[in-house]
Amino acid sequence: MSYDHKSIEKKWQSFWEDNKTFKTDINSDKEKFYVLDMFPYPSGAGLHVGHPEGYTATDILARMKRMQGYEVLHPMGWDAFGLPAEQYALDTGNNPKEFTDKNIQNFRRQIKSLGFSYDWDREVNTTDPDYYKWTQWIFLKLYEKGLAYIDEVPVNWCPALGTVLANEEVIDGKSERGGHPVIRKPMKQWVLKITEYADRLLEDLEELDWPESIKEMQRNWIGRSEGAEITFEIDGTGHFFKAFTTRPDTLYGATYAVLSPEHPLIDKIVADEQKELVKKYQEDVAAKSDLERTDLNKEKTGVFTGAYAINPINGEKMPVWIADYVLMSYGTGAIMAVPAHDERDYEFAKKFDLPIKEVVEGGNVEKEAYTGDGKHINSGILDGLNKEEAIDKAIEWLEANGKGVRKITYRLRDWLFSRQRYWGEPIPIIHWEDGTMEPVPEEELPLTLPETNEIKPSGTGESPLANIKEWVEVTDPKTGRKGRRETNTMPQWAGSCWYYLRYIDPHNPEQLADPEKLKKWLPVDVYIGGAEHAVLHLLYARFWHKVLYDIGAVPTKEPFQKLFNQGMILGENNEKMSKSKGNVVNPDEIVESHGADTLRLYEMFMGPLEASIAWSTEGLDGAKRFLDRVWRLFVNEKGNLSERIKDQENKNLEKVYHETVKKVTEHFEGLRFNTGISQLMVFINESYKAEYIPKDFAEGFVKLISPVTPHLAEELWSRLGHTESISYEPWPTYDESKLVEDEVEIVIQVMGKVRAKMMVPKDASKEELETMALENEKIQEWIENKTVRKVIVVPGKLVNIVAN
RNA sequence: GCGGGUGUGGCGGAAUUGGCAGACGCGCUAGACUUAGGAUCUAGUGUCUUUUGACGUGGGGGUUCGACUCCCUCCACCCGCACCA
Repeated sequence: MSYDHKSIEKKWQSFWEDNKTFKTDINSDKEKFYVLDMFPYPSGAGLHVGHPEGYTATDILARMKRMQGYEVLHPMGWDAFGLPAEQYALDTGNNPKEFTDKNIQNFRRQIKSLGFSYDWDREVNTTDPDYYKWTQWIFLKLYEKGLAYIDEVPVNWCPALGTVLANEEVIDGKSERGGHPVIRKPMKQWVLKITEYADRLLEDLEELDWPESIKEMQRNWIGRSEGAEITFEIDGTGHFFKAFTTRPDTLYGATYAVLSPEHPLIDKIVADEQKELVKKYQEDVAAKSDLERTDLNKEKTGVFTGAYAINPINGEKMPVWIADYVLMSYGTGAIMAVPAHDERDYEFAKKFDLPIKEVVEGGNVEKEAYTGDGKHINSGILDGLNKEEAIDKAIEWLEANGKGVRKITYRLRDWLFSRQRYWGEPIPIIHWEDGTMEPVPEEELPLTLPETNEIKPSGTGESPLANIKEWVEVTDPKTGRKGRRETNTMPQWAGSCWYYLRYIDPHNPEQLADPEKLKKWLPVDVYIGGAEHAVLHLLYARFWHKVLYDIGAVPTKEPFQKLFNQGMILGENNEKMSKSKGNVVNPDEIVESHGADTLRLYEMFMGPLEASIAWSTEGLDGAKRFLDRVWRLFVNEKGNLSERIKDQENKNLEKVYHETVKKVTEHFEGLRFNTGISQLMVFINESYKAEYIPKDFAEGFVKLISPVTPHLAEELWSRLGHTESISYEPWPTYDESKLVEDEVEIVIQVMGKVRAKMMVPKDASKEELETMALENEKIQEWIENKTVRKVIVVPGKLVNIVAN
């Protein structure tokens, strides 16, 4: 007989909801534990089986920690701004809010059907004005600190649609919707100065308990490099440009210079006879997409400008070229080229027949660039030095002679923060007719999105908000001067940058959150989510957190102490689940057919949490079968508590029980749910072999499995005669002394191969073990006619006899 | 190309500081119960071999009494970045 998951799961979900079982007492005296999920974007497609994987993992921790006496904060909410709702609105003329709310309802229903122990009174929604009031407030703080500024940045402009498109809406240079041409057009954009925090974002990674791979990705993304910025004069013009290099030691080997095709200096220095060529090249490059400029472009291209730069250290003339292998967006958009010691410059020099001058010994510059260390030659004051010394000396010389400075450059760029969209947080800024701009006063926040059924492209590249005159046009009540509201909205990242703070104090009308509460509850103890957010979300959230730390709004330097990335659940064919491949598993159907507990158990048992593993219907059936097996052990055919459970000790189960408590506790703690669950299975297998099960052990087992399969556990707990929820029952403890038996089996090896086993007292000495092993009958056969050279004894484990 | 990671039965995966490789589950085989079984229970299940035994953790080499585990080298796959000066 199998248990009826449908009625049981429904029953306990109502019980938890009615009793507010999982309400967090934010002022509790208990020790806190904050376990957080990456909150979802509530898409129209509904929940995916990938969602419950991370959610189950955090739920297990939350439930176990509650039973271990912690006050647990385990919240859920919605990252609900975003492109799909805007597109839906453009298509149907409906307000995206309705669409979003409907999706949220569906997500909430699905999540609740899985039995997660969220405190639903703390639900946050990034599109709620009471929430985005504080997103806007944080923006104003960034603005006040000079960390938000306006810059001209090229965007994907689609003239036919009259709108700006996100990168993912552009396919092969055409708009995804309609296939219209898309061009790059510079527009005024808000940008956040994340680069100012680059060093701290880098350094503080050290103290975080995050996967090394994610830290490494963030380090690479920030891309700090040390070197020098060198000033070059253009011969005979009085113009200068600066070039960043990590190898100032190779300055004597710089034989030409390259400017990015977008470099502003080009027009001023280009020689008349080269003007046409240069212009043509610039136009060609501008027409190329980013992809063409990087991925597909293996062959180096470039054009000589006709101008010469002076190498400051030896006064030699270096031809100035322009080439698209130099990017305007990195460093200064200009380089000194040292073909002998840089692969890119080498390739370029070979192609255009530019001189290659060796200044570091150790390679063969006839064949390839040498980037390694070595003794400097042909380098005047640097001769004889190795790389590191030469770098220092070169910088000293540059600084002393006013030709350059020590400099650190980052790959990280400032964060483009504007979106030309309706469905996002309005940026609370007013542009006045006199050309000045001012923030919306704090007391006027939230600056709400105007309700409208007319979400249409503005046609100018501004967001659809530009169409709504009553909203956009403002008059200063004091002075009567007129102005326009900022029509750009914030990107989806904004709301997710700080939601973990709002959960701590979700209804506070006065503050983002009460500092006292933040002090108790930060940082997040465990944060689990997909690796797709390894860089952007996690870096942006860390940036905002640090800014908030600097203004005293939060008490910690970092938001997320421990981070874990769950893997992906693949389709049964081992491919990523997708509608087009038809391999998507819908959690609703599984909850219906197998139950939420089975789904939770299966997803945790599939393999390590971080691994990407294919879905298996047979594996799912196996999980259900195990739960049936548990049920039958506890409940008899008539539906009563089984006779096998007795109020009586059973020595035979003692060891396995204590072992199970230990292993399950440790493995769950370490997020190794698959191995924890396997131990629960071992216990059930042993219990089936036993004549009867002591009630203590039965209850302990139900507690141990309860974080994974809470509905089943609550039901068994009540059938064991309890009237309270199992959720706050004390977590089982184990007795170390019960783990070791008086007699242990040890292995006897001859030449490292297992030849016999024997039972010995657990505290047998080395000498005793050696004697016993040598006397063993089987061993005697093996060492017959051989000389025993050495005997290695590991007490409690093995004896290895070396004989030949 | 650079950086990070992973390679263990038919499959998903276990294995503490170097100490019985393959826990647990799936699948499969045989049997029991049954009108029936895709339910349940019992036994078996790395490969080769008649037994004894030999071999076996991507390939090759090394350190060690002993290596999935440590070192060298090669291969394959996955993820991230990708002309970052």
